[in-house]
Amino acid sequence: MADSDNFFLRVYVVVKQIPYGRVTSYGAVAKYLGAARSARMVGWAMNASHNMEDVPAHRVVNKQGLLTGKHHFDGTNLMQQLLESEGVLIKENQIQNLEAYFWDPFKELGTPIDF
DNA sequence: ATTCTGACGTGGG
DNA sequence: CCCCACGCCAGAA
Repeated sequence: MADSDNFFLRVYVVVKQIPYGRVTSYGAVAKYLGAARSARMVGWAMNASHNMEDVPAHRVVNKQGLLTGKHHFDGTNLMQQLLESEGVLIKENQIQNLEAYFWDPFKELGTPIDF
C-alpha cells in the first residue's frame, strides 16, 4: 500500500466520525488532515470509498452546503433522500441552515485521530 | 510523457 | 450577481 492510501484512510476515519444528522465539508476534512489545499482529494477519496459502507459520503458536501456529489450516488436524489431521512432540510440541492448541521472536525473532535 | 478533468476552496475583477 | 484563475493531486485517455 502506498502513502496515498494512507491519506484516503485518514479521510475515511474522519468521515466515519460524522454523527447521524450532521454534515461537514470537503475542505474542513482536508484541513483537518493537514491538506487544506487538497479538498479535491477528499472528494476523490469519497469516490474510492464507494466500496466502504462505513463511510457516509452523503454527509460530506461542499462548503456552500451544496450537494455537488449527488450525481455520483445511485439514482439522482439518493444523497438528498439520505440526508433528509436524517432530518437535514434540503432545498434545490442545497442544505438549509447549514451551520446548524455543520460538523467541524476541529471543533467536535478537537484532537488528532487515534491511528 | 502530456493533457484534461474533477464529489473543492479561495481570491480577484 | 457572474466569470476567471490558481493551487492541489489522483486517474483516465
